[in-house]
Amino acid sequence: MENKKNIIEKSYNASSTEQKIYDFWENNKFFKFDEKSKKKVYTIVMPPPNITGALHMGHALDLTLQDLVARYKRMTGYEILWIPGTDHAALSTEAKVVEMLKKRGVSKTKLGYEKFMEECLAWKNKYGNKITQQIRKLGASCDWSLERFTLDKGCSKAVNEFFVRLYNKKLIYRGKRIVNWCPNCNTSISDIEVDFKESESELVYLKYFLHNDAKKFLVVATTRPETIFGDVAVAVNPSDERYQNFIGKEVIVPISGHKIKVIADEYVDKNFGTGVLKVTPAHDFADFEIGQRHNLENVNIINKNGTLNEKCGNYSGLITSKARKTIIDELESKNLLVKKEKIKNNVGKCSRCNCTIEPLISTQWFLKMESLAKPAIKVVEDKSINFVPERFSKIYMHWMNNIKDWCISRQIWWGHRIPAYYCKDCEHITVSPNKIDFCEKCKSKNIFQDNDSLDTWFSSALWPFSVLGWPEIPEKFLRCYPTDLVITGYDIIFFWIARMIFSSIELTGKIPFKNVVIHGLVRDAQGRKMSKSLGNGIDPIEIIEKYGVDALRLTLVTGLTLGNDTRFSEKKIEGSRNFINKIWNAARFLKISNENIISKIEFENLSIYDKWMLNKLSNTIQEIQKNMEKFEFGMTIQKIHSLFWDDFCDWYIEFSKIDFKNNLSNLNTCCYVLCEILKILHPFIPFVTEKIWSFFNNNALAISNYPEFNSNFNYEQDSKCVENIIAIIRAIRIKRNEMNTPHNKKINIFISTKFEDLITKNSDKIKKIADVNNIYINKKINDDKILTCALDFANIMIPLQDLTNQDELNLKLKKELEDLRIRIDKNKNLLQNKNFIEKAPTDVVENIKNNLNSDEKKYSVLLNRFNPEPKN
RNA sequence: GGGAGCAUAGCUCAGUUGGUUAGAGCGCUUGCUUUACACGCAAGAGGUCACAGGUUCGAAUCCUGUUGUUCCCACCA
Repeated sequence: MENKKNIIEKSYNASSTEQKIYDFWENNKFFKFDEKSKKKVYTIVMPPPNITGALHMGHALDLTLQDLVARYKRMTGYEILWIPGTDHAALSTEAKVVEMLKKRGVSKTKLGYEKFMEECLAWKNKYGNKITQQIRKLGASCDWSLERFTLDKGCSKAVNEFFVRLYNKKLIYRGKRIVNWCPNCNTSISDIEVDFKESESELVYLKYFLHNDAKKFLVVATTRPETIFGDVAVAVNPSDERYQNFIGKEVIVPISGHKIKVIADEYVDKNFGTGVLKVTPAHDFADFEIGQRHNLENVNIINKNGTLNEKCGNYSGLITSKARKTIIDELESKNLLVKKEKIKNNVGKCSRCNCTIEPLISTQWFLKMESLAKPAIKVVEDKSINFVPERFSKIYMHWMNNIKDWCISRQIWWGHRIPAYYCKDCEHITVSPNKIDFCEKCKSKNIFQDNDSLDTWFSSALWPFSVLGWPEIPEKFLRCYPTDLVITGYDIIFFWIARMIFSSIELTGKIPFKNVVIHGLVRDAQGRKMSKSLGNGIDPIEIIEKYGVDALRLTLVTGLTLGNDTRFSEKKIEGSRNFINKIWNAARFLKISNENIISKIEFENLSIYDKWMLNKLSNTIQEIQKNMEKFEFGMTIQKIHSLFWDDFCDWYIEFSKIDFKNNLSNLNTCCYVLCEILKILHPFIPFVTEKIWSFFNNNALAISNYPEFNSNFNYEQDSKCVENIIAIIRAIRIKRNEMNTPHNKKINIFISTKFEDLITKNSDKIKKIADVNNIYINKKINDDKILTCALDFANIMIPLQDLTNQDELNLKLKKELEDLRIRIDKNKNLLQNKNFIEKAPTDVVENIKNNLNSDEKKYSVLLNRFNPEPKN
């Protein structure tokens, strides 16, 4: 016995096993994409994680789901192309590197462009490696020989090509426009990188005196009085009767003293404040548009570091928030302030650093969206691209329909440098995919490249096809594009999914992927977002070290519904650990029962229990394959859980135990079923299933094929017999429990039934599992104190001398009878309803009839409880 | 202001096209160390499926409204 125990250790040690198994897979090229393979290809786009930090729970979920599909598809006969990679994360990485340099006492500008880029590259090598190791730890079955980076040569080539083509089509343009400026990051950012947060602001009412009429003034309400130096007009609604006389006249801006016109514009809301709006086109998006409509000048008064500039007199050099306070004081002292009131409004914050955004005029590169959006809308509308869950297509559509031009240039170094070259002699701009040293127009060599770089999402947008070699069109691209699947969180639909779609259509003429599977965020036990500031983040790597990655994966998928947020907690992972432990122990039990066990079915030797199990197995496989095809992972795991735990362990193994030792055929069938279960679990928990698999397959790793529905296992008749046996055992157990009969007290039972043969043949199982001493079938019972349990095919009677406690019994019986009565009446009514009989499907009606029948039988049996003569 | 989701057992959530007696995990109660597993086994308590209408033979499921709640988009100075 001691020796046998050593065959499989008493419990599974994940941490010592997982690394070895992954190495084995990788070394044996299990995940390698075979270009020559004749199989159908299934391509998954891996969202490249940022190199800025470590993988978090969101990545763990994301990669788990992808790997699940990859492994499932691989097992069902596809050639999988799943290319891993990392993202250079332009702004985030640059900020981290700047911070790191700062600690060393070095500044970015002092270091210079070349050296700084080297520092960034060193960062990438260090943290990028860490991340790819972590992706391996999660078990991702991607092809590492194809690993990419968004800033590598191929991606850069794609980016330049993209830029040049769209520039030539005039879809990329350079312009002086109002943009979101982050004074802290010192760069422009795009609209979706601004988060609006509600905050309490002060709305101040200022007097703008009429020029040439010192008695009259307009009152303007503003939350940003410090921008008055940039005022170029005052606007009222054209239909506002209060201000008709002012339109066209000039007013004097307080403190600044410059004169501006009163204009009329529909945009102005008569009901807000005083209905008079100061127009500052250089520092407000709405004002900018008013300015465009009225041909107003843009007066920039804020520096890029967030201070007021030289146009602001005494206030120049002050940071805007400070200037605001000071200027209110001055206005108050000069009696130019009418009143102040507190209001709640939304203030734009930089999504990366949370600093208040200063809208300001700046020369930037933009991508014109209108013509790109149209086909991108169409492909989702006509379902060429399929969102799962479907509702996210609405969100996508709404965004695409209201899209504005995308500001793509960033005033940072780490990223794809904009491939535009300015001629100092003729001012011509040459845009070229390759580095050039003379102006294409005047041939002057006096040129310089644009210092800015591109938004990090500009390269991510090309990821699905740039990793396939685009702009070249290699065989791989032709075969694998469009890809089949991308899985990601709903938080990056706009940043990434949307941009991949329009970029791909524009450049390749194809959609980038057929399916977009959207998952939610992983939250903590209380449902809060995991965040650094809250300190509630759970490191997936720590969890893996403690419980193993299989337990982590299983926890993330259990109960998952796509598109919804999930919660992660230590408690939940314990459930997964228990499940894995249970599988381990079931396998161990089979193996120590007989070392020669193999996965094999001897059809001629199958018992009804074997057939029942095989039937269940086959039905479940059929169901879960449908679930897997629809990406219903939570549902799949729930069904496998129930098959394994309830059917296989609690019933099938228990039935089998009785003659395990001398029935290898039965044991082998157990092994077969377990191995099939291992296969369907493998995509979810690849490591432990692989390990257990090896015990039954000559220590060889590699679960390779997915089981299929097997019509040979369609044993409905025999299954029904086993269901009946189970029903008898359950009934006995219930009564035993009701009477508080301890496990070691064996009882005698009497059964009256027409299935005498079945029960006789299987009495050993019933006796063993229900702790029964003797079973008397269709025998007269000479005791009037009897506990009766009525099934639709048998009445079970237990002499009360075997049990204890009588009073409770009557109460329970009464309740049981009442419940039965209610059901019987309900079903009787239903069957009398003509409409129901006519309109309901026949099988539903049949079921109701059967139920009514057996309920009525049960009812009469229970009523005659103390008159329990067998009535056959 | 516009849009979307959610509301089911004490907690976290499933419930796939409407169809028998609405499920799971955790927690709780009772009894068990019975030839894998106490990370286990057996049994049990606990739900007017948010509310009000409607469609239907039949509604947790479909429709309308109400309330509560979460999120996304817009950004009224």
